[in-house]
Amino acid sequence: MSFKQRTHECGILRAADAGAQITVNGWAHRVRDLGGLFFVDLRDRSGLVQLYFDPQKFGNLSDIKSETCLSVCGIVQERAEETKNPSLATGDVEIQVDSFDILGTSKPLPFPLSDEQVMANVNEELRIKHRYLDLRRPKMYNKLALRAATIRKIRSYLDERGFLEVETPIITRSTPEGARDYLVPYRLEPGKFYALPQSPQQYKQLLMVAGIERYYQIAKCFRDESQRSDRQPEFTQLDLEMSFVTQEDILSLAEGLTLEVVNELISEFGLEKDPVGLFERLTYDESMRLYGCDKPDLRFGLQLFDLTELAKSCEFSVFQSVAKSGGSIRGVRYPGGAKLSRKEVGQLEEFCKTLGAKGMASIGVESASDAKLHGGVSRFFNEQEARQIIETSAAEDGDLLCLIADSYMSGNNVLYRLRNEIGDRCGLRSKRSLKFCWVVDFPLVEKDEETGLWSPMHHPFTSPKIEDMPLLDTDPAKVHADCYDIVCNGTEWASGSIRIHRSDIQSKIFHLLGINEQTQQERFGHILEAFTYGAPPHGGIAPGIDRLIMFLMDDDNIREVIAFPKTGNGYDPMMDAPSEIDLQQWQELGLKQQKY
RNA sequence: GCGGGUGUAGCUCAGCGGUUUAGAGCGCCGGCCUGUCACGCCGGAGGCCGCGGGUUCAAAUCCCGUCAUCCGCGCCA
Repeated sequence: MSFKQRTHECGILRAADAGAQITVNGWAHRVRDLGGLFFVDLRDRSGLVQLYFDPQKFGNLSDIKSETCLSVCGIVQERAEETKNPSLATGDVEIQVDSFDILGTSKPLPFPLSDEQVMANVNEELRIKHRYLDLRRPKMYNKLALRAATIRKIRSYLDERGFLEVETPIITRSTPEGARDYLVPYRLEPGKFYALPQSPQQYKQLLMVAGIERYYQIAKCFRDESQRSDRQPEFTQLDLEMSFVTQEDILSLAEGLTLEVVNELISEFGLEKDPVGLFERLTYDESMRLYGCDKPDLRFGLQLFDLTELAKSCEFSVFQSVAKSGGSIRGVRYPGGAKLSRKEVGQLEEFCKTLGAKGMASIGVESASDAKLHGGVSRFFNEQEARQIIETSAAEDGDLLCLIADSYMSGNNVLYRLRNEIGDRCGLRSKRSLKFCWVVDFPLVEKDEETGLWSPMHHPFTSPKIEDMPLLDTDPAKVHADCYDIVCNGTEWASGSIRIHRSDIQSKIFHLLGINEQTQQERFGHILEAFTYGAPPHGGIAPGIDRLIMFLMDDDNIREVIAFPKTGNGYDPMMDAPSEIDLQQWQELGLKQQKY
């Protein structure tokens, strides 16, 4: 089928184009039939322009409906002053149509894609099922365009610095230590399976052994785990790795990349964001102490405070017993919270209890300078203690101090969410602001409560800090790692580490993690052997591409920034995947159908 | 695996202390309309009220189960 190709894009036409004989291609965004007048807003990816059809010339135009695909020839005309539309970029002109071809007719749509107000509430599964229509919306196109620009800028930044983009396999082997693997049956030997990579971790380390020195990849990763609004079974990371570097080299590269890419995107796309500044840097221990978590939202202060010492001798028996038995009494300040009603404070305590707190004690601050407290547990504290509490918490008049008594880690888990909740309530989590920070010096391992075994905080290839190596045998919990995260606005964005590049140390860590010699050889023999051939020191980091687009577009749902996402159960309603396979496929793969 | 929300017309929703014909807006179909741009006006079609079971004279409405979807927890080296 032949058709007239466009001479112009719809969205660029202006009064200066008046008189031009042009051809445009696109979709009928809206149709307005006034009887003696017939208007169509024609849309392509550049924008909208109004078409004017003279019905006397064309007769019946009822074949043109919403989303009919058209090729239109006509003349650009400046509109009469009173008919200009200032709310449309091309509103000073319209195309007087000479001829048109219908390139594709359209059935009535499953949802009104020209009505953004309704689209904001349309059943998401339906949008995913008809994603090829959903993506016609300028809003969705813009997300894909921003995503493409992001990746383009990342490539350019890294290419300029000598990085080599290398593709690593999508079908590879299962490494059951991490998340659940997606498995692919191997046809030639029934019973054997490939797995899809959870990350290109081992490949990129082997590329360092291979002398690539600077590698990156826009890498698809696959994890068969339960979903969240910010997690999909397949997602995209900027995966990068460098040889002959220290932690500082990686930090400065990743920070420089983020600053340049994000700030350029903010200005080029006109995003309503303040420019991103240099990253704050916190150690893991500091972050836990000040914010109760390893992913602090630094858009606001309200650092946690600690009353454990004071509590040991106070009259409030709950605090005293927790403090004396090794627990912590810590709290967060709620600015202006003293005016909350008893009921509202009760709701706040309920919130804490749903997070696992046994309770939440509160103190209203009437006057910080006079050490006047009121309400809650304030009656248990004498004036000297009151002064101490106010000083420690940096309380101001009208604050509510929210206190949690629990073990340090359990308390943290409540306090950091409570702090974020208070930040929300006080309007401190500004959408304009992107606060990136480094969290560094993570512990190497943590104890798995269920199995009692040591498990890696990051992954088993992470290098312990050299100065902590002696502690590996005596007190593994105290060993810190050359491991670092980038956090943005309270969400983990990137994670990386300096890797182990010596097979003796790698083997020692595997032993610590309870992986015996035989299993090491079976699962990791390739990497242990590779390290015996002159492996260079190396390290890297992997920021999430999807999440970066979420930050930039203010989406709190990862599906919104992915072209063809899956629903919460990993189902793709558009392709109807996963699907049954036919009998021949079962047989070829040597699989037996099992009914559970 | 667990907890909570939702499921009614193509879409967004109302109805849900039980009742006779289940509504609205948008969309769709038909008619009218020469400056609209969320065009307007008139008329019309369209519903296994997610699915299965139960209680009841009577169920969209109450109960049980189930499925899908959303949010969260566990999980996510």
